[in-house]
Amino acid sequence: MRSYKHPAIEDVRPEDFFHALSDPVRLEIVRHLAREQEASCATLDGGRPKSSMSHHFRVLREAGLVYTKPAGVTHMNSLRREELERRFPGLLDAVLAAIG
Amino acid sequence: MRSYKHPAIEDVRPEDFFHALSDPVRLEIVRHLAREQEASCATLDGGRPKSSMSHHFRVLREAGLVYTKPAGVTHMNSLRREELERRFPGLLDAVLAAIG
DNA sequence: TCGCTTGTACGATATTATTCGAACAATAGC
DNA sequence: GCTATTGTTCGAATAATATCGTACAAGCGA
Repeated sequence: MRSYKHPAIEDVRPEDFFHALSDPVRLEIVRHLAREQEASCATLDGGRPKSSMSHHFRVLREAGLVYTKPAGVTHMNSLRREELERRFPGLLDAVLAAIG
Repeated sequence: MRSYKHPAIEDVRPEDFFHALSDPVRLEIVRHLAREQEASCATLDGGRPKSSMSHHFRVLREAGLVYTKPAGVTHMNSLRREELERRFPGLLDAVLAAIG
């Protein structure tokens, strides 16, 4: 599994950010990560196949929302809170409040 | 032209809101409406065909972002600022700041 | 009423997303 | 090295969106 290509936060376009949030499955992931700080991919599937989850995590990564780092055999995911706050001040907090 | 079906603000789902913001053309519209208070559809086409613009305005309307009222032969559009503030506190402001 | 303007509705096409199975890669532990 | 675990990647099918031409509806003014 190895390392991922996370975009530089400055390169994240607003439309990509919003697109990442336009799917209920991904909102669920973001909601979970907001509470739990970090989580592996497997703990977040709602019975969905691995390949589907992998897809959603990729979208979130490429939109700059989620940082994924290898941790042994699993992958730990977390929100890029500080960086997003720099890039879009107040936005992530408002999003998290909106999605509960 | 006549009246439109705007959703009740309580019925607007976050994913619909974000999906509406996931397109560059619609972001342009929102940006413009943030500055100008209100505008007709025609003043916002960037040379794009009317039917394309109509589609985008519809998406924005159905996501609860834009209110459209007939004004003679044209349609005046405006952001549903107060209502959105009630529904998603702080979100629209953060979005407008993010998209410049 | 006729003509002009603004935007919607419909329909077709093209592009993009989502979903998921199956095969593969990387790591940990034995 | 072998095996089990965790995700990724690929490919294909399906679904959802975007784009735009054409036809239509509604209001305004002469």
